Amino acid sequence: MPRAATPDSRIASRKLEMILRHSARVFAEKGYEGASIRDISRASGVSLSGLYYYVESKQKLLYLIQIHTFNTILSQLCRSLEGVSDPAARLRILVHNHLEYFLRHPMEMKVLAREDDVLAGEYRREVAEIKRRYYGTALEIFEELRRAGQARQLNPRIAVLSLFGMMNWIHTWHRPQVDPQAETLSDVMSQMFLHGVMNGHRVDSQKASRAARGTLKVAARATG
Amino acid sequence: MPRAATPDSRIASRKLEMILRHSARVFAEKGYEGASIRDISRASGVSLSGLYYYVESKQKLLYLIQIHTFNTILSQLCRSLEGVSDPAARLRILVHNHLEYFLRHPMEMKVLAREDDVLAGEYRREVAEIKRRYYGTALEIFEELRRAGQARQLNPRIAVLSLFGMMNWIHTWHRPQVDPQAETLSDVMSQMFLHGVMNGHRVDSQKASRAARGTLKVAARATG
DNA sequence: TTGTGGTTCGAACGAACGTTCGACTCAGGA
DNA sequence: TCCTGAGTCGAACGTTCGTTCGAACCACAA
Repeated sequence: MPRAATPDSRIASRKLEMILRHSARVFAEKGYEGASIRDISRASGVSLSGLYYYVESKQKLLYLIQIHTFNTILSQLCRSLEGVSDPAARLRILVHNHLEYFLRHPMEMKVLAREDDVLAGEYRREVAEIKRRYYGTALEIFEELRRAGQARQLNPRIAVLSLFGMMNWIHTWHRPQVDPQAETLSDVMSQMFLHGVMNGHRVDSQKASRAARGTLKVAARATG
Repeated sequence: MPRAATPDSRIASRKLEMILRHSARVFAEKGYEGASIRDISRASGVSLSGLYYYVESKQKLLYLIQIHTFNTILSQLCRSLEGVSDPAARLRILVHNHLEYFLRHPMEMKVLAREDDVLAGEYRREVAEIKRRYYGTALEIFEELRRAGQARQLNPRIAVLSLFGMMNWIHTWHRPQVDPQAETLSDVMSQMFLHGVMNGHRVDSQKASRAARGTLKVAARATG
């Protein structure tokens, strides 16, 4: 057996990575329940029983995809937020980070958005935990916005979950050939949200935009 | 055979309605592919083969649920919009109508939101068609908003689909015991959207809110 | 009483499901 | 040369899937 891909260890095997990529595509196309292990076998070119050498069950396949995707997004976000204190800029970074990953890995994101309550037991708990951390980060940024006087006195839970709704719904309609890319999309959604939650106050769009983009460039340089 | 429930005829049989209700619940709980006809049989108390007396296939079950739900929402919306000309008020009506139905029929809405690309062939085409009409209505309202100078010059497609994202994502997080009801929720989301898309202009919230609520009351009286 | 037609269901169909098992290959160390 | 163990797979396991079929049931007209 290759080293097991436990949540806190890197995915060791190149072949496992390849299997996960193909699995994500198949899950995205047919849904978790609609996809069969045989579909994944066909798509990845690995035999039916060969798959079980790398992953112990269909559920674990989904779990690995979800955990790996969330971990990547969350750690990228934390890196991009470092050193940025302006709340509006931090929000823009969150939105940009989310949509950037979203559009670069549409299959994984579709699986994340749709297969929300398929997992059971320990798998479910672990994915829920990291998702909760991601949500918590967004909630903090909203609270900062409010303390800075750039947000109305409205239910933070609703505001933040509405923002996630805007972003996560994209997988149902975005066509790369027709619709704007992550840059434009995150600009529009950030502005909609910031204007949407502000109270008469004028959000300094340009300043926040400049700050966010500057930091994103730094982050991009840092990660290659 | 009972009268077939073709798209333009009312659902004739009480028992068919009952089967559709239970089916929606089972589909919502386990997903379309994850749910078996046997699950629906157990939930509805109708024998396995008994179900096929009323509905010719599992796909048609999903189709009937989706068509019926969309038809209801869309016709309710058209009725509520009659006689209201203020764009902001019309938008509030759309949001309120959507969320009101959403929270009153959480199972059906979850099925609508999740099982978007399961259907095939003619079923798929018909559901896509009515969905397109619903989307078109929202798009028109947004264009009215813009002509009235209450919306910035931004991509209407993105704006409207973001609004649907906010609304449709609710099924993943709303807990009736904890979260606000349709009234509050639609107020918050309407305001977020209106402030989000407006351009410096101040949306006359009170006026629009009053207008929308007044019309909704009239519509409520009309439908009982 | 004998049909008749709408309604119901137990039992089965073949296909597909997730998973397992044992055999095979093959590079590398003894 | 033989042995070992990671990697691979064909063939099968038992179960569940969507769907069908024919027999029953029942209220009512003839």
